[in-house]
Amino acid sequence: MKPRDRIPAAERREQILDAAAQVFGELGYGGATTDTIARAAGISQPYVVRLFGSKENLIVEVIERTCDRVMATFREAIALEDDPETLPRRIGGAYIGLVSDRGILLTLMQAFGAGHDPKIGPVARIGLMRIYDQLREEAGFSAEQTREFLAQGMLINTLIGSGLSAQLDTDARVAELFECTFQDKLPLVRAGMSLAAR
Amino acid sequence: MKPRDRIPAAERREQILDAAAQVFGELGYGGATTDTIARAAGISQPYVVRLFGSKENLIVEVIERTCDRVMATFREAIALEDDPETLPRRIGGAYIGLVSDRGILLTLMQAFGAGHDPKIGPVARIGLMRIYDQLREEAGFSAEQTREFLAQGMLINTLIGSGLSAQLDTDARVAELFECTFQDKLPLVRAGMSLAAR
DNA sequence: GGGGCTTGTAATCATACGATTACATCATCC
DNA sequence: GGATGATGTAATCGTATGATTACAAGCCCC
Repeated sequence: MKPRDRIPAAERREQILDAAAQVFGELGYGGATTDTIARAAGISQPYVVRLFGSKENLIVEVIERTCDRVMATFREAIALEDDPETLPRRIGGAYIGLVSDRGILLTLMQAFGAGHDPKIGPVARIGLMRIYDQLREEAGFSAEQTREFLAQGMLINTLIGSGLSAQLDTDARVAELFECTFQDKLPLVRAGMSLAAR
Repeated sequence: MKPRDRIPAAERREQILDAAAQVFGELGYGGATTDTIARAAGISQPYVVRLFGSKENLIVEVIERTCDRVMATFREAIALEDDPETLPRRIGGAYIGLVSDRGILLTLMQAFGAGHDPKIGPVARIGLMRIYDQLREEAGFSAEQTREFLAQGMLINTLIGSGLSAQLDTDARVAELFECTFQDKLPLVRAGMSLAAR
């Protein structure tokens, strides 16, 4: 037995939540195991279960935290912008910036795909509508602007989640789709891609 | 033992593929079990495994068939349309028409979210790009039109997959988002909703 | 310096699930 | 009419996995 450095539980929870976002994003709720998450966080499997009670509780917290982070990112972009004309592009760029943390977008995608689950579904729905509200009210988007924005976000999630970015340099159609979708933010995607290849 | 009516294997495979699309769509790859699929198809679990070799093979076939169906639907819409002006709306309407079979859209979503998987990922990517090609070439969409169309499709998948449609009549914000997204096709969503409530 | 709280692991359990095997039933051909 | 192949199930196996338990080791306060 080699007990790791002892760390306050609150901090350890944060580490686990970070690791879990990655793992849930990659493997989905069913595919991810508490042991995989534990290894990614550098601790033992039972400790993960003890700190969160259950795998289900864990992903609920992961989803809530993910939504919080997305909203915080948007809030920043809204705050430092005063021209309502360019605000959509600014917030969109902020969202694309989140690809650098693969876990965030992929976790969102998995969450929305688990709408059937009695525990996960409600959390995902509340998170999505909280983001919708923020765009409508804080950002001042119209309903149509918000729909357009969310649609673009879901496409981004799909492109990243499907792993197509790996074919960015070998498939011209993929390149076309990505250039059209990410435009000047495309370098961010490439950066996130090489980062994820570890 | 109560052997069901004996049915040719080819036909039984179709039944299983239909059932599997529903179950995989609802529960995801990890959450779905071969037994659940078997029960949905009205047969025993071992027979599912025998007819497809493995759960992994099964979902691969489900994804391929789902993409085929989407493309066939689009092809129909393209064929009976001669005005390139209204073609995007026509194809979009055709896609929304697919919500009546919940399994199709949800399976697509699960497939794209499993891009990491060494077996499922490639199939999902090929399917997505086949659809992209069809829109670009057969439908004659520009890259930008195609991006817009796919984004809208992914939003639709998300809205249906997250289960938000159940709150259509109780949450004004949800109603706003759905009206903006589906417009005159909204009744189709309601119909699909009540259909899924069984 | 020791009692008690916190942080952590090893060992183990119970179960769910995909897969395999062996067997049953029916149709068809000769 | 019985051999053969196709269609199907019951029983079972091996393993992965979430959870539980028991225990170890540091920290802190008095």
